[in-house]
Amino acid sequence: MGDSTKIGELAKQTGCSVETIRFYEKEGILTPPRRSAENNYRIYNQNHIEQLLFIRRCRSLDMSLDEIKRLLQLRESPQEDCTEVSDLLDTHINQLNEHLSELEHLKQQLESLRQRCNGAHSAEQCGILRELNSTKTT
Amino acid sequence: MGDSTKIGELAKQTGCSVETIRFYEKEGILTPPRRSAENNYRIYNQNHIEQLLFIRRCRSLDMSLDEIKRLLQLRESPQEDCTEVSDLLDTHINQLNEHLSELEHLKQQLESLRQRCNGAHSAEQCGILRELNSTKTT
DNA sequence: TAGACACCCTGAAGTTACTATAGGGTCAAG
DNA sequence: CTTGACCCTATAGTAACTTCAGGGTGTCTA
Repeated sequence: MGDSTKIGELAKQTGCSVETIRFYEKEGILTPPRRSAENNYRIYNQNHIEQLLFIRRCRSLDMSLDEIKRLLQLRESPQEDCTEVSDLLDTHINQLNEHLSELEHLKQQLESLRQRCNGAHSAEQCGILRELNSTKTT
Repeated sequence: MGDSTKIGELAKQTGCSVETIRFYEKEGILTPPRRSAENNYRIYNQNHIEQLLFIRRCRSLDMSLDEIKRLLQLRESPQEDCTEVSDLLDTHINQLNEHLSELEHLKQQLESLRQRCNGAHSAEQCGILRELNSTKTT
C-alpha cells in the first residue's frame, strides 16, 4: 500500500497538473517511478508524494527548478553540513529584495504617468502618450 | 537627412541591441524601414528613432510587447479617444500591485524560513529543510 | 460486445522577450 | 588583397511550464 498511485491521483494529492509531473520527471527533479508491467503506467509511492510536495512548497516560494534540485539533493544527504541550504536561501532572499525595490520604483513611475490623463481626451492630447514620447529612460 | 541611419547607429542612439531591433521588426512592433538598393541594409529615419525610444520607455515600465503594440497604434491615431490608454495603464498598475503584494508575502515567508537555521547543522537537523518538508502550501 | 468516456502514454511545439550562434555578404582602410 | 567592422538571414536556446497531436487502456452501460 502507498505504492499504487497513478499520475492522476498524485496530481490530485499534490495540486500539480499531470503534465507538470511528467515535466518534472523529464527534467530530473522528480525521481522516475516504477512502471506497471501491463500498461506502462507510472506508479508512485509515498516518497514521491513527499518529494512533489517539497517541490511545490519551494516553487510557491519562487525558487527555481535548479535551486530546488540542489535542495532535494541536500535533503537526501542527511549527514552533510547544511550551510549551503541557508546560503541558497540568503541568495534567494537578496534577489527577491532587489526585485521588490525595482517594482516599487516602477510603481511610482507608473502612478505618476497615470496622473497625466483623466480620460476623455483625444489621443493627440493624452498626457500619458505625450509623456511616453518624451520621458528619459532611467 | 535624418533618413540614413543604419541599424548599428540606431542601436547606439536608442540603447537597444542590434538583435533586439531586428527582433522588434520581426514581431511587428517596429515599422520595417526601407532597405538600401545596393546591399539590402536597413535604413532608418527620425520616426523610427522615436518609435524605438517609445518602445524602450514602455519596456522600462515593464509593459508587454502586446501592450506596447497597442499603445503605438493609439499613438498613430491622434483623433481617437484616449480612454483605452488610461485603461491599459490602470490594468498594468493593478497587475503590478498584485505582483507586489505576492512578493511581499513571499519575502515574509522566506525570512521566517531563513530563521529556522543559523548554519553549522547537519542537513538532517536543518530547520529549513524540515520546514520545507512540512509547511503547507499557501 | 460495442461504443463512450475517462484516464494513461510519447513527442513536439507554443508561450515571453530576448540573446546567442552559425554561416555568410559588404565596405573602407592599409 | 586582406583585415576588421559592420550588415544580412535563419535557427536554437533561455524558464517553467502548457497545449496539442496522435494513440493506447480500462471500465461502464446499452
